[in-house]
Amino acid sequence: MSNSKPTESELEILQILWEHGPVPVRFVHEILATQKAVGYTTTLKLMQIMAEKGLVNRDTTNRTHIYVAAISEEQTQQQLLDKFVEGTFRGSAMKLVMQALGNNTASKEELDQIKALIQKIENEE
Amino acid sequence: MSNSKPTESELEILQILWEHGPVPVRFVHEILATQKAVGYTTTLKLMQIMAEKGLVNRDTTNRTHIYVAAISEEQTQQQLLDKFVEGTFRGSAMKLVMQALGNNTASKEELDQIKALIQKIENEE
DNA sequence: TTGGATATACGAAAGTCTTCGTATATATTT
DNA sequence: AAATATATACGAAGACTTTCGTATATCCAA
Repeated sequence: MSNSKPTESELEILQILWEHGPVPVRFVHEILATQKAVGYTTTLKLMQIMAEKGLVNRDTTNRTHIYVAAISEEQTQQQLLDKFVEGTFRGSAMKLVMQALGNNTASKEELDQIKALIQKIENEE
Repeated sequence: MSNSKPTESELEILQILWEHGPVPVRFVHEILATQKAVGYTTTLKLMQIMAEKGLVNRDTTNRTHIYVAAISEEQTQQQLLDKFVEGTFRGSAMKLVMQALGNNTASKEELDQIKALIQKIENEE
């Protein structure tokens, strides 16, 4: 389990790796390039650094290296969420939830999901 | 309204300013120093930079300058929240809510609050 | 009134992140 | 086989953040 927190750019790359599984640098870069102007070697360098940090693994058997995320999306989200709640909402996850709920259009299905989750939490006590 | 996003260190200082209103650098520093090892001039410099950026305002009438946050806590939280949801949860605020709810001990009162909020949202449609 | 404590200003070093040019090796195409 | 395309490696510049030492001014107490 990696402990290092991904930077913003690294997170963008992780998102792509999480969604598309093991892929070459070129693949990641082409998606990234649709989101922002960036050179190929920039993407490459970032991914090399991520490999050093242990954020990704790579298969260097062939000339074209294949990269895959080394940390799970859920684990990373939870880790970043904890830090974010601490830093921005002074540790109050509920304050965050209230703000997120209040300022975003939630569909009926999503609200039902949340109600169900609350139900479940209440029953567990 | 300031547009620049506070860095992590700047956010720590803003937290203190939000909680304690207009205070001198020394005051901020002493709270900060309980949280991490940091020199006085470091805190001072940061707050000076924040003044330049427009994140804080200061009264320089007297020798001891008095600082106050120039951006509201709510506005900043919302701004950071939006960015965070986008970057970490690919724009799905509901996914974030679910994860925050699922992994933190919420009191009965807090859950009631959330239920009330959901109720309110449902009635508005 | 003089020495010590405390204030801001300033500059610059150190760390991190991001970016990309260039070198070199390997594959592919003509 | 030669020219072209494409891959990784490497180094380093530029931007931003964080840190603190030093200079200078002001206040306060003995």
